[in-house]
Amino acid sequence: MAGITILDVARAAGVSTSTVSNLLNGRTGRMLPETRERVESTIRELGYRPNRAARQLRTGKPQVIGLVVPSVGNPYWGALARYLEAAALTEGYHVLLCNSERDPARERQYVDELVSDGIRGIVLCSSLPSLEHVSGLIDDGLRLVAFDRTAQVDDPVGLVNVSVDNTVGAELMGEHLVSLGHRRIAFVSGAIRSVNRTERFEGFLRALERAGIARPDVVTWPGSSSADGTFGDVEAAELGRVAATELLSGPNPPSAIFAVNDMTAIGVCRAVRDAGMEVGREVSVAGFDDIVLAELYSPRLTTVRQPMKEMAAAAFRALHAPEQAQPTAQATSLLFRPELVVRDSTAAPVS
Amino acid sequence: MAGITILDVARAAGVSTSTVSNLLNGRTGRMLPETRERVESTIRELGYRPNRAARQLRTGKPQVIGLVVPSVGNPYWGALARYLEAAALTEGYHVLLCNSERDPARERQYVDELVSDGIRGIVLCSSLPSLEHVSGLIDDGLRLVAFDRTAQVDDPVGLVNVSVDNTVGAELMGEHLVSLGHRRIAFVSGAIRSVNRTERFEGFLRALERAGIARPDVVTWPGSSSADGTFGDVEAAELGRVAATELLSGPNPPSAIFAVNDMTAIGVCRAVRDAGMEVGREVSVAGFDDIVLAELYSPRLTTVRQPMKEMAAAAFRALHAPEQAQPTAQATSLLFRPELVVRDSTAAPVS
DNA sequence: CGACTCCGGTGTAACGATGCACCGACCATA
DNA sequence: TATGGTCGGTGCATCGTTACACCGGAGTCG
Repeated sequence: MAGITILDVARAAGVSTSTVSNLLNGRTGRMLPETRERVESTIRELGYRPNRAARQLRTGKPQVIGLVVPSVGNPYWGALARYLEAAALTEGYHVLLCNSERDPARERQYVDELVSDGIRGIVLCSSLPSLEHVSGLIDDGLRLVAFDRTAQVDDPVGLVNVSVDNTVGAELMGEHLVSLGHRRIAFVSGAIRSVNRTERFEGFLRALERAGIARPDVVTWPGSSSADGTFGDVEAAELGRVAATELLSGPNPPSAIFAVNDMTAIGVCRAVRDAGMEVGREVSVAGFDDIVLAELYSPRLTTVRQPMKEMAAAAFRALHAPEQAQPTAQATSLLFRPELVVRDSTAAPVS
Repeated sequence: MAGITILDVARAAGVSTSTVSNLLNGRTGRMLPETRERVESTIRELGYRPNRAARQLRTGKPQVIGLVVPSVGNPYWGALARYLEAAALTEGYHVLLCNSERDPARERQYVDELVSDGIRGIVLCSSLPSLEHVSGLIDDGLRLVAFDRTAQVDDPVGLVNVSVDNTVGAELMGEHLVSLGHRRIAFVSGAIRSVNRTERFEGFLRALERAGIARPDVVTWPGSSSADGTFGDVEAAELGRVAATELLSGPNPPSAIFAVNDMTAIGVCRAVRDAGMEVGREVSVAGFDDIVLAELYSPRLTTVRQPMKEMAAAAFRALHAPEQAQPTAQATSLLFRPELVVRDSTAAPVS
């Protein structure tokens, strides 16, 4: 089965394997149009499909890209995986899935493994702040896209970052809450170690400053980095719950809470309800990411949408684009415009 | 980079490539222990990793399994993908991800493509009731696991089905609702076309019959099979919402609603709330699957858990297990025991 | 007319790993 | 001393594709 080789095609079409190969690889200028058509129809009739292994062995470049995510069990990464695979498919590429479980060692091992399997393009969703350890691989020709991460000064040359503009997104949300009339707004996050958390926090602060509001409550939580077999999602939600409980029982509780992501926001919602209040009335809650859950949750969550489909497509393009003459000396950053999605979890404060 | 070949190892260790290859493939009995150790340490020192493409070209068997799911954007499939990848990793296998988007044509195309790429093991999460179209491939040696599906009479020989015991799970839930005191219980589902929906419905009915309760309300919905770019999840939730709205506004509304899966249950919850009632008080709502959302939702959803991790591991084992002498003439079915998870969305009916 | 240049191809040596078919040395047996 | 059997390896053809090197014939130019 599936045993039709390029030789079978060549024989059936009365040409050499070289000609078939040339056609397959777009070097079509070297043959008569009629020859070309004859070969093409032979390929179709025989149902020939090139053998990827042989092709890779020869060229060293498999038609596969790697995707390293913390866990596809998390709907955010699941969505990325889905759209990235769709984008890859349009060019005949496949996606190899790797779950790092947020373990830096595993993450590194996956990348090494993929590289030594000959894979030349990887989308890496790293939990590591620094990507220095891959700069050697990039120098050796690996195409590396860091997803959900913006460029840093010490980024390896050649690295492409794909991310939503966290600062703008958080600003949008800050403005939204302010425009509803909120004046005491808290920001809830796990430890602000990662780049995008920092950016979200800063964007948020900027919006408040512009509105002449004093520095808001900020609750961050150390957050255990345990990978205990859960997706980490439940953990994020729990963090939101604990933080919000503390805030609401404090002396001067906020009328709105902006969580660093949707999972945390969901935890916040639970705390609000546990405190006997209604989300979207007594307390407004906002998230970030717009994962599927956000629309399904009750109340439907006001959040900031990341254009996942476009971001995934861009990530693939960056991997697949033809080699460019030395790219900008600095690492590239592809920033996408976030979109405010107002649903039911935010409203004007009760006066 | 990564340019170390088996020849480099052989030269450095002072043996032939055959000996290295023998060692690599477990034919260790053919050499002196000291030779073996020398080669092993050389491999380690040089950081040699066998080239998968070359190995596959020679053996025809890549160290890769294929996973075809409707969409990894759906947390249920995301969880499967995660655990399957973890299981595969333990044996050095990688997972190639394919999203069929519930399109039968795409599903078929993916399988054909994987097969002609030489892949010998596929986990298929088909939306098709019949799997006849793959029986030819199975006869040709493809290992095929159908996930979330129980054996059918016309299944191709050699097919392995992995699924939770839907009947038992639904029975468990039926008993739970009855034991709480519910007497009018509705079952909400999309069109009961698929096998597991039928089984869930039957298990549910059985529990009610045993309790001497008359045939409950059943609401099914045709359900558009559109793949409009959503994950289908939102659609499932919407279905639950519409169905529950109708039930609750009817003449003799149920005190409990059992939805065919968690997504639908979430839609039901929304309808209940929209009707001005509280889930877990006026109306009990139950789901099936225990996706991450179930625990995060508000109220936390009572549901039936599928032991995903074990099921994924079993699926991989079925693909990877050594060829057995002609397996049972009939297709195999691996049924897993579901577990009732009682949370906050179900309670005794208000009297 | 001889030297060039295109055109439309073809021949073939790799790519790296595998595993069957060998092979020489040594030992036991008859 | 001939025969045969292990042991501990090695030699090499092979998998399907690619792309560089080459080639014969026709046309062009001076």
